[in-house]
Amino acid sequence: MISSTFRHIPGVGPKKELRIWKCGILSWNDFLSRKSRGLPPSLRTNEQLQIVRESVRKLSDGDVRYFRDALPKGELWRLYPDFFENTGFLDIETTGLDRNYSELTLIGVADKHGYSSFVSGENLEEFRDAIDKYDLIVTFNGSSFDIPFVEHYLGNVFRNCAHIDLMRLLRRIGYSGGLKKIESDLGVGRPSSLRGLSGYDAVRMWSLHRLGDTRALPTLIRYNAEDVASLPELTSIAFNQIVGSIGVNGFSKVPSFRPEVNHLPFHIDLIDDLTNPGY
DNA sequence: ACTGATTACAGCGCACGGGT
DNA sequence: ACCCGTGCGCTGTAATCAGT
Repeated sequence: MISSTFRHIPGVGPKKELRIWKCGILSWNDFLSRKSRGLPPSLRTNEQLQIVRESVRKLSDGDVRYFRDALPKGELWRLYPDFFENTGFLDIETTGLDRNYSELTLIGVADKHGYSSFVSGENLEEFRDAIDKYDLIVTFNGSSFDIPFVEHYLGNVFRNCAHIDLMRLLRRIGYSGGLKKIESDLGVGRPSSLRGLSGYDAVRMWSLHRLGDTRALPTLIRYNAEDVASLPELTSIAFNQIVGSIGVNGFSKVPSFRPEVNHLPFHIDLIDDLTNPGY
C-alpha cells in the first residue's frame, strides 16, 4: 500500500523511511496522528506534514501522476496494490530493435478482463484511447524498449500513467536474463506450441503477413498475447518477494492472475516452418 | 556548544544487458 | 549487431543526529 510510503518526501531516503517504520509509524495516518510524536523533529516538520496530508488527498483522488512524479523511479512498484484495478500489462512487436529504422507493428495489452491487440495498418490508433483507461503500465524492459518505441510513433501517450519496469524489479530479487528465461526459472507460464519462437520470429511473421500469408498475423498476435499473459504473475511474484524482504512495514501482498489467451487462434504449420532451420 | 558519524543527494563517467 | 536507460561506484556538499 502506497500509504506506507515516505520516500516521496524530499530528504527521505531508504534509511530515514526505515527509521520512521521502526518508530511504529506504518502509514500516513500514523504519521499525522499523535503516534508520530516520538519522531525526531527533522522527520516531522510542517513541510513534511503538509506533504503527507497532500498524499492522502491525492490517493483518494486516484491521482497516480502525483506519486509518479514524486517517487524515485525505482520505487514506483509500490503503486501496484492501490492501482491494481487499473493496471495494464503491455508488450510490443516491431520489425527490429532500433526505433529509428524499425516499424511498430503490434501493441498487446492485458488486464484483469482480458487481452487486446492493436495492429499497425488496422487499429493501432485505437491504442491512444485504450491506454488512457490505465493508471499503471507494467512492461518487461519497457523503459529501454517498449515505452520509447511507442512514444516515437504515437507521441506522449503515457502522459497520464505511471510505468513499472518488471525487468528491473526482477533483477532486484536476483532474477536476470530475458523474459522467457525468467519465466522458466520461476515456473511461470504454460507449455505452449509457441514456446520455441523468439522476438526475431515476430519480425519474420510480420513480413509474411505483409506478403499476404493469412496465417501470420493471428499467430503473431497469439505469440504476443502469451508474453503479455505472464506479466501479471511475474509482477505479483516480484512484488510480494520485495515486500517480504523489506520486513517491517504496512505493505500487503497482491494477488496473481493470468489473462485467458488460449482462445486466440494460431497456425502450427507456420510455427513448424519458422522453427525449421533454413526456412 | 562542539564533534564526529551518518545520511541524502546531485553530478560525474562507465559498463551492462535487454528488447525485435 | 544497435541503442540507450539504468544503476553502479565515486566524489563533494550540506544537513542532521547522537554523544560528550
